[in-house]
Amino acid sequence: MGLTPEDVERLDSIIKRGRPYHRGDHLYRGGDKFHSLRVITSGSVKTYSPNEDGGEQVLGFHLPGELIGLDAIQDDNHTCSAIALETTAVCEIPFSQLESLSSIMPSLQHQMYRLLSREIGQDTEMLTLLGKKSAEERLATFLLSSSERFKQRGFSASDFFLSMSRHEIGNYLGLAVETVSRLFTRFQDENLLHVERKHVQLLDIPRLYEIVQGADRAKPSQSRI
Amino acid sequence: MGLTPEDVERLDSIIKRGRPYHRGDHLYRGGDKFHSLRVITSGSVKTYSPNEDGGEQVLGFHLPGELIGLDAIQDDNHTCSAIALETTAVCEIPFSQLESLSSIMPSLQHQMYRLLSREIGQDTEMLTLLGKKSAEERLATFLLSSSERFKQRGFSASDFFLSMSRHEIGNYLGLAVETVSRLFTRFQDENLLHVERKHVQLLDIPRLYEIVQGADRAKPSQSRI
DNA sequence: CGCAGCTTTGAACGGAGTCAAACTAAGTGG
DNA sequence: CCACTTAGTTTGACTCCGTTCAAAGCTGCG
Repeated sequence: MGLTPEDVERLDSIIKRGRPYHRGDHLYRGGDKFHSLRVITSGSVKTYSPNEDGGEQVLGFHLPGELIGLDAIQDDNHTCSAIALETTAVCEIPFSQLESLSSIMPSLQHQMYRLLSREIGQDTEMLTLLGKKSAEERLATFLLSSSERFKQRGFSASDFFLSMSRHEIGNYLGLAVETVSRLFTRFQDENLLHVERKHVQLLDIPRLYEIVQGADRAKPSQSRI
Repeated sequence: MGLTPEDVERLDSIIKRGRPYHRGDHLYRGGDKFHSLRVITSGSVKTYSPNEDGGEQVLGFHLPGELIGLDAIQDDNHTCSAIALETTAVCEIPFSQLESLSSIMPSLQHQMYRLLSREIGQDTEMLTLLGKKSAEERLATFLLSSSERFKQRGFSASDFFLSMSRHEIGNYLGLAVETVSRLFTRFQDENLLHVERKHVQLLDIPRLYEIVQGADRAKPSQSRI
């Protein structure tokens, strides 16, 4: 990430290996005092913000290598909750130490700014998804984004297991469970993918990308004249 | 913001007063090279991300005192565009200088982290709005959020001018123009507010807060038993 | 004055939600 | 090991909120 080996060593010295979590365990809850950022090392995590009336908004699903808790720096309290979707291991990075370190390591400070900025960029992409896209486009986007993230981690881009439920996918995408279920069925009927419970195999990734870009909306394809 | 007077002075020394912008002028466009964060000093600004097919997603409306451009730190390029909604003045803060300064001023670094984190928090609130709320709740949220922000700046919380069009409000809230227009009319009929073009007067703020919290959804009011 | 761009209003449509029920899987405890 | 419970998924039928289409009113500006 643009850090020298000795920089990495210093960073490594403040990282603590946390205990493993089991499915359903909370890493933290909204309102908890914030002290550490966490990096997922294995497993997967769902972040969500519980809203007054018992319901919740799923904010994201997080895979190994991803950093969570950035939203809590704001006022030293977690604003959302994080829960393990399966057996999950994490590393904790005490934020006050990270902060001290970053003020004597400009390269680390730079990385932190970039990381925070990237999170903002991802959120705004999600805003476009929820503000403008159809159910079909949302699920296709979700599947391809999952695919890319698995690929990035050395797993298959076209054959993977989703650790979250249909309900959680729906919540995340701003859709009802039933809609998600129906779309999986439809996509399968159209030979875009094969799905059996949590096991997904993408069969026509190019076509999925077309769907994401809103094909079938105006023109069948964007043939430039 | 937790900075000493001399800290502020040093910060002030790197800030540049930019030229004023007129309605419709771009402060920057998606893809532009990033060099400065900007603070609105007067007027108002719309940020939006132009998507492939000509359409756009409005990401936010920004009032005096607010900082924009945080999303561009990520890779030194602006990911979205910013356009003046009226005659607007801004200050520019060259980011590389800010970064240098923050690495010798821990208090400034801390503020930067908080600022970035706050932006993330605001985005996730918006995700909940777009993912779960009805049209009614969205507009009420928008109006109260505007109200609070005006109040914070010393203006009236119940009587203000919205510098953006109905179309832009709709786009921001994930609604069609017609829906926004109809809702303004309905809110007025219900004596929640008085509206005449861009001039809005909130007449029943408590009731608007009830709407935001999803009143009329399950129970008429959340009377705890 | 006249045009162009907003805004409002009406009517009809449709996508996704809701309701309801059947069908799994996966536990759980006797 | 199997009856029973519980949670998640799928499917169908129906409803409704918000969109879309269409048209008329406004407003402001050259």
